[in-house]
Amino acid sequence: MEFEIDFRSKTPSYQQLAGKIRQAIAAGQYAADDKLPSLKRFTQETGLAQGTVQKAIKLLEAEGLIYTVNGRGTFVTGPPRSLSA
Amino acid sequence: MEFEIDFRSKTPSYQQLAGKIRQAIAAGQYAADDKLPSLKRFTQETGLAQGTVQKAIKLLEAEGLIYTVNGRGTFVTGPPRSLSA
DNA sequence: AGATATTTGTTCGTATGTATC
DNA sequence: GGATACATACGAACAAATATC
Repeated sequence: MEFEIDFRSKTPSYQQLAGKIRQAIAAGQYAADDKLPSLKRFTQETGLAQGTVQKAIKLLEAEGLIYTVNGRGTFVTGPPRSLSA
Repeated sequence: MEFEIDFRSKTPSYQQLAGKIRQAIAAGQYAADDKLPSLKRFTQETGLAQGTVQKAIKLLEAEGLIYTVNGRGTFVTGPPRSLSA
């Protein structure tokens, strides 16, 4: 029930999901460079369509919280590395 | 033919469209706070689905180049106002 | 090398909701 | 109320990149 969506809420599903993922990361459930569940697993656990899950992911990616790699998965952004040099 | 899409290109349609719009703005075809064509008009002129057009729009919005208002339309972002004070 | 599976990326068509005109 | 315009969401299909066998 980790990422459950309230379909009767007026808050859009993708925002709800983004919030839950944000919380999970903030709670230390996923560390830097840890892999998040796949889109498919999110669709299964939430009942949302892939496009909707992806929208949540892209939102967090825009925030710089996570990053995605085609063919590999979605990962938590690590703390800023010391700038080159 | 203003915003024509090359469907044989390897560049995704939404990126192509975003590029064309970016150019049109850079070319001074739309001034600050000018209204861009509606999603519907873009779908008609390009042959793309609404979701794809919207993806292009959201990309430019993320860049800060344009902004959208539900029920009104999409507009060109003006030059930065002097910071409050 | 090749086949297969997994995972994210792109795109369509459609429907409905919300806001504005 | 009606028309217009952007927002959310579904289901489906296929492409592209990666991983595994």
